[in-house]
Amino acid sequence: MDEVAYLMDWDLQAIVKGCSSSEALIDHPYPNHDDLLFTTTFPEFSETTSVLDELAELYKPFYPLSPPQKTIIPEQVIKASSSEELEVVVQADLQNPAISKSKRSKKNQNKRVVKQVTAEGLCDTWAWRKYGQKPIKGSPYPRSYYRCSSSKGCLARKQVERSHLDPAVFIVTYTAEHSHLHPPRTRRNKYSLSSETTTAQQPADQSSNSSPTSTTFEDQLVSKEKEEHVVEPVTADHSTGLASYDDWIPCIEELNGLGQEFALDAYFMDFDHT
DNA sequence: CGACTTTGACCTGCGC
DNA sequence: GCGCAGGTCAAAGTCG
Repeated sequence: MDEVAYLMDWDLQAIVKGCSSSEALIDHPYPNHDDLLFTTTFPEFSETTSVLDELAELYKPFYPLSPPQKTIIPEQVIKASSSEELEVVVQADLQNPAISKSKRSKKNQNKRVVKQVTAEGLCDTWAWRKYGQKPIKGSPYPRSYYRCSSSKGCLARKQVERSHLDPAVFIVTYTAEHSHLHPPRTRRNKYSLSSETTTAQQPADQSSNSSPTSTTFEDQLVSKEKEEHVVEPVTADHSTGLASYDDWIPCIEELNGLGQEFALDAYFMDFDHT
């Protein structure tokens, strides 16, 4: 079971890595940018209703009583800025007496932002360092844990988990906020794009047989990444520490410099390693 | 050599 | 109190 999940260890990391330095769609844990880029690019990801359900399941503990019944909770904001990306801001429910202690998850003391994104949505310009990975019960995909490596004191964390309902969708949970402005990219980050984009996530059940996405998903990602390479820079809000246009320029240059071939080569190299 | 990933072990909270 | 599951630590290995 879990062994199967580990068979695709590489996939989550790969995607997150691949994007962390350039495709800053999510540059800040609490952005409000439009995500039109991918609605046009990946119309197939319009089926987020099932994922919505999944998110609802994931965050049942945060609901006061029962599953979402169209009731807006003050501490909770659900944004569906597009058909592909969903953002759920979960504030600590510490002041809400309706929620018993047992209803609170262990570590929801901090504000959490849950985003549901496609592979591209995993990209952001913060420097993330992976510090753990765990198989999650009930999900064939492991969850990866990242912390901000841009600043030593930064408490920002990020969890990346693939939706088991829609393998093309990733559930990214941001915890805490960055204690610094937009990070200077590290050496590793600078080059990570190619390596990140080199690997694609596969469903855990790939090991034995044909899951719906096992054979084609990497191809999809590769093609997506090709598209990413021509994606236009996203303007950002300096006041919130989001990526600035200037930040984008070198990213694109790197993209051009590294080229798609490299990404593809590395992709297949990684694939061979597995 | 520094930054990063990997991964088993450990810690902690929760349910029974 | 015990066991499970999620989250984190840290040593070892990798990469540029």
